[in-house]
Amino acid sequence: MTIRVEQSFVLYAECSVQYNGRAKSTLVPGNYLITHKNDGTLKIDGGSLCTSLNYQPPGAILQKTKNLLVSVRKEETIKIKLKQIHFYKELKEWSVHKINIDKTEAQLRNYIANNIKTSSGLLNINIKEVFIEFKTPVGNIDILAIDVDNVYHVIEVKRGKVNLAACSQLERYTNYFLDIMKDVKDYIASPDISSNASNYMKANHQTWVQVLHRI
Amino acid sequence: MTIRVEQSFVLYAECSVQYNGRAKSTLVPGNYLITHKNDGTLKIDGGSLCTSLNYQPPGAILQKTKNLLVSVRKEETIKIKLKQIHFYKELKEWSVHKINIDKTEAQLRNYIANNIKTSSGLLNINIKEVFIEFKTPVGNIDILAIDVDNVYHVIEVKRGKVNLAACSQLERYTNYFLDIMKDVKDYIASPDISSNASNYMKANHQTWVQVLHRI
DNA sequence: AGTTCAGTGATGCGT
DNA sequence: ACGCATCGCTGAACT
Repeated sequence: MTIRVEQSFVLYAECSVQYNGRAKSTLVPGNYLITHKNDGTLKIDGGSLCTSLNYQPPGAILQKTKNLLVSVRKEETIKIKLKQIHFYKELKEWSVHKINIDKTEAQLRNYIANNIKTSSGLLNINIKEVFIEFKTPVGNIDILAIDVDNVYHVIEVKRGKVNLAACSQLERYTNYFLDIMKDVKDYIASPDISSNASNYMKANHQTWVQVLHRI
Repeated sequence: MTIRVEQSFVLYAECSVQYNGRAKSTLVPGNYLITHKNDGTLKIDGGSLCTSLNYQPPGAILQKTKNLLVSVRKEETIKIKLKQIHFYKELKEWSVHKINIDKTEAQLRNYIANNIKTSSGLLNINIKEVFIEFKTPVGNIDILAIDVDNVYHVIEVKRGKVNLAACSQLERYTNYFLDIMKDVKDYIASPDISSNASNYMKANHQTWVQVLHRI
């Protein structure tokens, strides 16, 4: 007899878990915390680390058969074999509010873009046009500033420490403009940068500009 | 009076949350699930979505003062103002087993590297030397295979679908070898590729090779 | 549906 | 401790 489980709950139980889908995993028997939300989300947590051992995102369907919990979503399946239930609690009127986040990359990017034409701006160059999230076939450019001499200033913004991947991302954008015969100068604006990335930028004539999140 | 809280527990409560650290966030009052692990991990979950609204990784210190829970780790602080506790349950003997994952990138990479010298291998070229995780100043190369004519075959392996970032990563490696005057051919091996990435690879003389995870 | 990118990414492994 | 790359990343925004 199989029952569809829709309600939200937490369950602390001795169990073992098998997952199969994009990857494949097994979890040896033990005591784990199982959380289910009524959007289909399922999480299995061990007693350490922040991330769940197994999980199923929203949209999964949970069914119970005897001592077996099975969650299915597209090609991915989680099977939980329950050995002993330590406790079960249904969660009613669980709030679905979102959090409000500050100090995002978008905020930093907008701040830079809004001040770039001023003399105290990032470039201190006579800019005639500014684009945010400028679309190209090789990705969207955070800030594109065109100066009075038609030089294209390509600016990649990062909220944290810059790594090699960010430098390559910037290079992909500048190569695109070079291919279509534009004069380009390329920048990364961030609070910090790794030493490898710093070396790479110098060797490739990229400019790093330090910017801090305003309070 | 402030008490250090070390035990693992789940707590369902009406509360509000403030976070301050690398970023900054607020969560309006509501019913949320609070999970604490004895390694310091703290998670605050809303009634939808897989990822927790707020969290603190292992190493955080949790303290309770009246109706206030405060978790601190380095420069990051979470403050939970408790309005009403719906239930509290301590979790004893919580297992800390790890899961065993299959179909990882490392497995795929090793499989390719081990078979690359055979006639049925990825390249079907006379290879004399194979390096795994070959170190360069611009990152580690998944597989470097050198053939009898001293051509450097640079292979980037991805477990899932290839995107533009992977192409740029590969480009960074090949440019490094070009700079030190080597003959280079560059490949990405993966089960799938995005259309944008496919176009990019063709335009930049990179070769995509489809490989599937063995069962 | 497909693709890209941010993220308090987290986590693990190397130096 | 820092740097780097992977992840079943998740989630969001846009095409």
